[in-house]
Amino acid sequence: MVSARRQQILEAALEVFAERGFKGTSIDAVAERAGLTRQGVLHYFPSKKRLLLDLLAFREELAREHLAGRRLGEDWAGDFAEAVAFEVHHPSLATVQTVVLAEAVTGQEPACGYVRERSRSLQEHLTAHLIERYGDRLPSGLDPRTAAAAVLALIEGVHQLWLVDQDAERYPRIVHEALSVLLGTDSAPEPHLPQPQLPLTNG
Amino acid sequence: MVSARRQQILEAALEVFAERGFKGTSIDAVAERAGLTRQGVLHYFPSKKRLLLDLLAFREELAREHLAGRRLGEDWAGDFAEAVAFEVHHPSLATVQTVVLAEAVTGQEPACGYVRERSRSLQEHLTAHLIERYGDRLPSGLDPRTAAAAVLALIEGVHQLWLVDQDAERYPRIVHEALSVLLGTDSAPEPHLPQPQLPLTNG
DNA sequence: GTCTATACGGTGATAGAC
DNA sequence: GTCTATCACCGTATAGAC
Repeated sequence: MVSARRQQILEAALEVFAERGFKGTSIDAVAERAGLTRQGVLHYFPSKKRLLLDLLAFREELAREHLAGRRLGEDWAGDFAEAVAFEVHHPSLATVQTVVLAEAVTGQEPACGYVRERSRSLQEHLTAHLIERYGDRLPSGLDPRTAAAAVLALIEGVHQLWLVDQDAERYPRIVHEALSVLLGTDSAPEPHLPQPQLPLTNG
Repeated sequence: MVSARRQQILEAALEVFAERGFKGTSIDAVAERAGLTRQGVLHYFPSKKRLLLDLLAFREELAREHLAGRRLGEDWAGDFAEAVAFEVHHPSLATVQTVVLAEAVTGQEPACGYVRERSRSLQEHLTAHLIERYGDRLPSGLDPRTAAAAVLALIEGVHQLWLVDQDAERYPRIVHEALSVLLGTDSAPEPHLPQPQLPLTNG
């Protein structure tokens, strides 16, 4: 499905889009980084717009692959923390997402449709999963729809905080702890246990 | 401090930057919307970069003015919900923030320094205030530094969610409820009042 | 001081010709 | 593929009107 050439171009595009945004990127720049000509890129991706959309799909696929071994939904806080940890080690993925989002809020194609649909879809699915798991009220007291929005907002915001933070490595843990509280799955918030079961590398 | 002319230019710049980003905006476009020439704009703001930085300061000042009547820190969740409610009714403010942030994560000036410093400063101040108020452990069980990062991430993420959401009006309430849980100041997850005390004009 | 009008040098992206 | 024409923009003048 994804030829080596295609993937090579997608990886080059990922870097260039992350560095210079969509508007700021020329197909020539992607071609140069991938080691071929503009015509070569256009052979695989008929337009810059299509290249970006395929790149976003590629990005989601990478993230999904990384979570493939987990049993999603048993430990939401852990799932999202793991996803964030993955992105922390692949800054281009988060950067391109942020860049596309910014172009979406200005109403520009092609990002606009993608971001709106993705946001709506994620909220809807997460809400449904939370209802299935907890009913109409989470252990934290939040209703599932509110919690889903808050969780996604936290994840999106974390993307941007760690991108400009010296110490990006602490964000997976932040996500894990904050989501545990938000959902109410916090097993031990009490001062009696100094050693939580999380892989805290230190404080 | 801010002449009428300056403010007029800033408001025009706010709209144009929000619509087209920093790179995509020409001084001519700002000048045209403000009703003068490029030279007129450059008379007040010696460069495009400076125009953006002053615009960001202007944006913060607007937000601060809007919260001037509150006794900040007594009710953090309410404070932030109010701030979000304000921005929901001024989409250009949130949009320009998002756009600038995206340009910052690609390492581009002038946004980069501003965003990094603002993020660091906000986290530091909020952490200090939380420690002063709650000590080294919030009622939710989170430590103040983690909570501060989570709160700011939630706020940043909410900016972007509501910008692409049909129903932006629900986000102030989401922020209020989610922050109450995150901080542990959740007094009563009451199902009885769908009408918070915020000045939501409604939709 | 607050602008307008005009113009110049420099840049970076784009498009066409060779 | 390189070279060149073109374009849009930034920033910096200058001169002058109110």
